[in-house]
Amino acid sequence: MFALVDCNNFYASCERAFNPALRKHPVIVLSNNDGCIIARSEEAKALGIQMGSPEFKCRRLLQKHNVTVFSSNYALYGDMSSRVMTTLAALAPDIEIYSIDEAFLDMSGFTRFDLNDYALMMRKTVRMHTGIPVSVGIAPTKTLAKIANRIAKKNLDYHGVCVLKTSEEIKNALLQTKVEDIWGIGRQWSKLLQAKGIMTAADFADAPSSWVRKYLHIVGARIQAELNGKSCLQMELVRPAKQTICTSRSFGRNVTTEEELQQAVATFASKCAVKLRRENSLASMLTVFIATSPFDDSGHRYWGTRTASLPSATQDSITILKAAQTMLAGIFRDGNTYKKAGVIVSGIVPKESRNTTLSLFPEEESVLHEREDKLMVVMDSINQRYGRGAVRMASENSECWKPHQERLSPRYTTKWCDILEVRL
DNA sequence: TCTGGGGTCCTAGGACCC
DNA sequence: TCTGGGGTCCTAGGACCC
Repeated sequence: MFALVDCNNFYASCERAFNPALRKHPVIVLSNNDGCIIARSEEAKALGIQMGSPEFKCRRLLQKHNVTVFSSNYALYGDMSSRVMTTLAALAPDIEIYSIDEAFLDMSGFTRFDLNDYALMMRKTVRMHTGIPVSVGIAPTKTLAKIANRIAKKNLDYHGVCVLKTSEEIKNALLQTKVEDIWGIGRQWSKLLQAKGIMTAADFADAPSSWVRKYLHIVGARIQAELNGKSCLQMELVRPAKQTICTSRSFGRNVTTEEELQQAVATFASKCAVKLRRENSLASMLTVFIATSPFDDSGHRYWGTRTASLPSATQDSITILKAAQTMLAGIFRDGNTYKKAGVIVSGIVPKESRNTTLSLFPEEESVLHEREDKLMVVMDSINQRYGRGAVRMASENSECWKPHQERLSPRYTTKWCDILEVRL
C-alpha cells in the first residue's frame, strides 16, 4: 500500500499559518513578477478565481471580495515544506518527496494497523507540528493513491482521509473520477479518450489495452495497469541527479540594452553553477536564451537561443559565466524589448566521473580543476555563512531586471530580521 | 500597463557504424 | 536488373508533472 500525503492549497496555507486572521478569508498567491495566480485558498476557489489566470485580469474581483494577495515567498514555502516532510518521515519507514507539497509513504508494513485511523493521526500530527492542513490517500498503487487523495480532498465528510482497499472501494472511486483527473492524463490525452467515449477512470481501466498501448504508448499503458491494481511505479527513495538545470526569469520591466541582459545572464549562469555544485554534478553543455514578450502582437517577437558544448564538464561559476556571456553576444539583437532570459546547463555527469574521463592535457587540467574547486568551495561556504550573495561575480546585478514582488510576506522561519519585523 | 518557473519521459527519424 | 540485417547515438518534438 502507498500513501500520498498532499498539502491543501500549500502556498496559501503557508501564508495563513503565520497569519491566523486570514483563516476563513480568501487568500491567493501570485507567481514570480506578481503575474499569475498560482495558489488559492478554498474561499478564493469558491469565488471562481481560476488557477493560472493573470492577476490583472481578476483585479476587480479580488478587490470586490477583499481577497488577500501575496507575492510568492519561496524561502518560506521551502522551509515549511521541509518541516512537513520531516514530520512525515517519522511516521512511515520510507518516504519519497514527490514535490514541494506532496510525498508518497510506503505503507506496506502496516497490515496490522487500521489505515484510516493511522492516516487521521498523520494528518493531525502534521497540522500540529507545522500548521499546514494535508489530505491523505491510501491505495495499492501510486496512481490509485492519487485518486484516493483527490477524493479525500473534495469530500468534506471524509475528514481529509480516503483509503481504497477492497475492489468495491476501488471500483467506486474509479467511477466517480473523470478521465482528465487521472494522474498522468493531461489535456491532449483527455481529448483523445473522450472522443473515444472513455469518460471516467473506470472506462479507462476497462479500455482495450492494445488500443491504450498504441495511442498512449508505454506511459498510458502503465497508468491503466496501475488503475487495475497492478503496481508499476515503485517508491523512489533516492532522488536521481538532475539531467538539466535551468534558471530563468521574466523581467520586472522592459530590458533593451545588451549590458542589462549581460547582468541578467551572469546572474542566471552563476545560479546554475551553484545548483550544479549542490547536486555534486558537472555540466558539459550550456544553453542561453533571450526572448521578447510572447503576448506582443506588434510583429516584433524574437526568441534567441544558442547551445554549445563546454571545453570540459564543469561546475565552475567563472567558466560557465564567461561562456554564457559569449553566447549571449551571439544572439543579442538590438532594437528588441526583452521580457525574459535564461540559462540551462545540461549534459550533466556526476563529479566523480572527472577522474575517469581521459583528457588530452591531464596535468594542466587537474591543476586547473583543483584551483577552481578551491575557489568555489570558499565562495559557497562564505555565502552559506553570511547569506546568499555575500560574495558574487562582479557582473551579476539584478537592479535593472529584477521581478516585481510588491506583496511579499516576511520570511517568518528563515530570516532573523524578518522575524523581528513581525514582532515590532 | 500588467501574462511563472522548473522539470521528466518517450517516440520518431536521421545519420552513422559494421 | 538486382539492393540485408543489426545496431548506436543524437535531436526535435510532444506529452506529462508540480
